[in-house]
Amino acid sequence: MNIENIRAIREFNRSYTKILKLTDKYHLNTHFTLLESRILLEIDRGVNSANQLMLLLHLDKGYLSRVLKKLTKDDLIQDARDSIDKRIKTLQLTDQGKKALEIINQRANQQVENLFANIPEEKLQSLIKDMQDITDTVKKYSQAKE
Amino acid sequence: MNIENIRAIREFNRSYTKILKLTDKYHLNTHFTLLESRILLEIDRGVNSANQLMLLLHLDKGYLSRVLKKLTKDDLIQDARDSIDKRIKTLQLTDQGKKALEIINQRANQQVENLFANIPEEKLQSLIKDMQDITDTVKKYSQAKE
DNA sequence: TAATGATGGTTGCCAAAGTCAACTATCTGG
DNA sequence: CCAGATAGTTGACTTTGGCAACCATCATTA
Repeated sequence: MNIENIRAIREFNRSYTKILKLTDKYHLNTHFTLLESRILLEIDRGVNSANQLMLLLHLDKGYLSRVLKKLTKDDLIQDARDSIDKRIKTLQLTDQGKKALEIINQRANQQVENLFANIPEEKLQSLIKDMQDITDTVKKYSQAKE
Repeated sequence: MNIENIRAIREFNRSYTKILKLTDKYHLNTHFTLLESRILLEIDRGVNSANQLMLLLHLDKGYLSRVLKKLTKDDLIQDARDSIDKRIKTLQLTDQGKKALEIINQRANQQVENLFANIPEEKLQSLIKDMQDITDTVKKYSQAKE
């Protein structure tokens, strides 16, 4: 692949990462880290055991165990033993965890608003179409295993 | 802004982040951390003082000072006092630093190749154009202070 | 059904990464 | 020259994350 193409893509990766502030420590001006946000989000989406989270987020299980312990202590999640397989801890958000996630989502929405809201409607639609095209095409052609 | 637009954009953010594997600790199979790689890259691009790096990468200056010290000890960068303002340390890559950066760049390029190389040339050109359009437009219209 | 091995999760121990505040040296504007 | 401001350093800490040993439970099979 032509070097200029690679350069352009890497430039996009860098700038878009910066735009989203993905490297900042606290996610979206909340007091949650990016990891904690992701965990709350994934539990809300139905991922409901530590082991699933481990695989999904590629985390060390010891570390994950501690992070979950902290979230439990902060009363954001609660766990119970799976009734069939007692090794498994099932996870769910507490009411407070749901509220926390709502805030995270609001902030994420706000971030998108701040970045995109001033763009003329027609242009915006075309950008969104481009975005879908990018991810669809990459997924379609990528050799990356997963 | 319409909720469906926000959803679509957030979906792009999430999936492109995943594509980049930013949630993984990617060292690109080198013995450098992501931060060290970024620092070498930025110095190579002309960022030539600790303070500039601090602002660009949003780092604590104490921490940055130590990372730079380590890179200096490893003979990847060297510093000198600015001749005009003696508070400022100017930074540059050593020959070894340049070699290290070359390896990092090769690996990063390879990562991009793995994701994009199979895409037909014409399609690829259009995606790259879209990428530029996305960042240019966001930068142009965004309210984000910086 | 007892033994064996696999699996989900916890813990202790450690190193690396990152934060914060106090400090030195230098510069800048009055 | 003095009073801030600025660039960078250092000490003392906390947090993040990795690794391996461990416990409890489950699944397989002789």
